[in-house]
Amino acid sequence: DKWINTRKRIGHIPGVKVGDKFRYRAELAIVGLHSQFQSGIDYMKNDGKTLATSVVESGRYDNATESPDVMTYTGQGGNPMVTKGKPKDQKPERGNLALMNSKEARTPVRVIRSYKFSKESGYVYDGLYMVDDFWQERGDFHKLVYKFLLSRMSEQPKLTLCNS
Amino acid sequence: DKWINTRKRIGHIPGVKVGDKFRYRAELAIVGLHSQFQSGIDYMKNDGKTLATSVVESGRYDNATESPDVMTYTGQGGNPMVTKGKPKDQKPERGNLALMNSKEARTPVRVIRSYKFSKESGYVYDGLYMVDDFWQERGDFHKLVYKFLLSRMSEQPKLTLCNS
DNA sequence: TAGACGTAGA
DNA sequence: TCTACGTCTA
Repeated sequence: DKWINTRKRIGHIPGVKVGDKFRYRAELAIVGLHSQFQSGIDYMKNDGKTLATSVVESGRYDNATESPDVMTYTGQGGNPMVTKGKPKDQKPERGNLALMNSKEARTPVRVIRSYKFSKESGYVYDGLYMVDDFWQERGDFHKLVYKFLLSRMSEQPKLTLCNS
Repeated sequence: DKWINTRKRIGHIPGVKVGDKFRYRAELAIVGLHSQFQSGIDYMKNDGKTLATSVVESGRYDNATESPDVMTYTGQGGNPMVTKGKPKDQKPERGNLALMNSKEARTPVRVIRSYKFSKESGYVYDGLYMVDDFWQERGDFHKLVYKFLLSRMSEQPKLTLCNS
């Protein structure tokens, strides 16, 4: 029935290294990096609560990246550019709630970034990040959006352009 | 660059028989039956004009099927259930224009139908149809929509449920 | 059933 | 840049 038989998990995926590249979101799901086809935040249940497992940063939102190891990730919901309908305040549910729980539980979150270089585009596994903080802001549509401060865990290879 | 290297064409696709089944829209594109991922009407340029090559009937619109060999296909555009935005009148452009040209030129159009049987679902190649007529109606949103009358060409195998 | 940072072609 | 009868998970 379900074509993805990988169990969700926190942390690295066995066999997937930082810097591994993928062409399609579907491939991320197949290898178990991120099992949501469109949603940017994936999560799992753990002792009744949810915990975020991974986020995809595709550049469609204004996720500031102050330094290479810190990024501000925008929560989900209420954006009429993504879902049909009117702008709404984001709520502490689904992916947003899961990221909050990940901060509380101090569990790492996989970050996958979309990339584009010349005519090649796809997604790169950027490694594990911790949720250090979150807050609410007024977004482009004057509605409340969540912002999550993610910091890259140390001891991980840096991602840079290099010759294949 | 383009991952589909099949050239568009009018009529049957070599190697694809009436009744052949496919799971995903992407597969229709790969074999050359219908190279649009989401759009229901595919077309090609021919001597400056466009001609429809194929349509997909997925049941999301109210395409009446009076008899097994006749169907009324709804044009594209202006439907807020499909595209974000407000309801609009459909215009004689893109797929709609191509179907009009196909009537004028008397060229056949491939019809692919979505099907669902028990837990199995996908798309079936239903064969070639001619565009016999078209007109405008007021649709669900009180906007003008095009309707195309398609009739199945004779000498094609009937599609019925059977044991595999 | 609704929500979601998709994709490719015009 | 925009449209489009997708497709998945919750």
